[in-house]
Amino acid sequence: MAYKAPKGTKDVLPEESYRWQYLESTIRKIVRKYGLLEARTPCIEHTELFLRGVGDTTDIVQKEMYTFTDKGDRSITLKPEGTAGAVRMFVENGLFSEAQPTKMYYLYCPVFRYERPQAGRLREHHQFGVEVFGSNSPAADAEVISIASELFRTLGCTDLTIKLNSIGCPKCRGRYQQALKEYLSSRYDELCETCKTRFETNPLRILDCKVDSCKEIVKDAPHTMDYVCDDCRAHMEELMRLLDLAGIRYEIDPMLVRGLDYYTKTVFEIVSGMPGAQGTLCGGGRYDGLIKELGGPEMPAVGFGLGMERLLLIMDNLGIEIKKPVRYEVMLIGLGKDAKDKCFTLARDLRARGVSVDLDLMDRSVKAQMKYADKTGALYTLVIGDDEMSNNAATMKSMRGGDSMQVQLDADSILNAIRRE
RNA sequence: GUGGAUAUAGUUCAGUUGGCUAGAAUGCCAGAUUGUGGCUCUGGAGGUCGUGGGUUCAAGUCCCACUAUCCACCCCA
Repeated sequence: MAYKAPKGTKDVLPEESYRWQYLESTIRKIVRKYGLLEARTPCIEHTELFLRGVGDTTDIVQKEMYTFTDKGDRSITLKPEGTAGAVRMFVENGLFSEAQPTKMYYLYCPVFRYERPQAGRLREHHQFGVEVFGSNSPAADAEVISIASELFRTLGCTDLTIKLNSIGCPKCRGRYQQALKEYLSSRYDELCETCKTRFETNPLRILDCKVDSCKEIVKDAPHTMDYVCDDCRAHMEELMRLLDLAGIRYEIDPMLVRGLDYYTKTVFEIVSGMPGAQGTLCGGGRYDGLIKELGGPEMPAVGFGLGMERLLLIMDNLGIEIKKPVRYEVMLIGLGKDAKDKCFTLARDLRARGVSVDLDLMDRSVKAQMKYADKTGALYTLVIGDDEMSNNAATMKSMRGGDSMQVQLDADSILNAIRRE
């Protein structure tokens, strides 16, 4: 055991990669229906992008980023979330002058945060994310939430809750913060230390403090929804109406705020109540100021990020089975040099026809090869020896209890036998 | 950053108040009449007991330190 994967990272082993592939193909089928196109951005970005984009008072930026100086003396950071890079790409490539809205997704996007690992939390994890740029309409919010909702429904994930809130826009948030601070100021001394800091830097975050005493204080705090401006309220109400129309169930959570600074108006989370896993599977919302903040035009946006490892974990806990694909349709077993050569060319011809074929690479006995075929899940085995060579025919045996079949020793005959089943 | 638990074959784990060449199950390899998987039986390979100190006639077992992993908090996906 010379080397270990770095703390908080995880290998996807060959035997389990099909689970990821299932997830990825399911996602691709869904986003295609919404017309989203895939975007891929670098793992590294200039540190400044995240300071501006994510917000320099956030925990992510303050203590969780993998930041280093490269050989050219640039400060570089491994991306701690997907949105900032997507917005940078959008602005840098002038996509804002294309037909709007711009709808895109990313899949298996690596995200790095320096945290203490635990169940459902890694230092490198992967996200599926959706971004819709350019639309102010609550319909965009509804579409984005629909995508996440459809994914969970398709995968069979039950017992998930969509939590929804509005945290207002820059115009009305100040008014709410004022009200919140007034409410909190009388009990300021009872707040935990971090919340005392938050009181100055980001009072909204006090709402989702997990310390019991703070929870108690915050219980009767004013709700954002009671202070947002008419525009924000109308946006929220329309979004709720559209979700109702789409038959998507959600809960309004007045305490829901998010850890990234860029959110405006709509915020949402999709959470699981399952123990032994981190609750939040998916988090997102609207970030109308971010494109401008990062040097683009004034343009609204809405999106979400979804943790793929957590999703797989939840599916595991729910006992959702993902079918393992067939690895080999047929294993060819040859006895003697001529027969082995025949297997070799047959394999070539069968593969040319799209069949997955296995051959012995270990110089093992027929019996051992049969065992191996069984273990690797081959559908059929075909043993070729002297008799078969002279008859130009062999018996193809089903490894799954089906009938054995006589075939000619040519690719088409074998192919027909396999596909007929 | 804080707290708790654990560390013995590839894997999951036993290992008694310290006492002989460290075990099981599973997996892997090979055999059980010469060319046929699954079940059964037999045999084999595989461990410097996380690392480094200490106590002792004797340490997998007791003590200390370090490291790693897991879990929880914080935070987040």
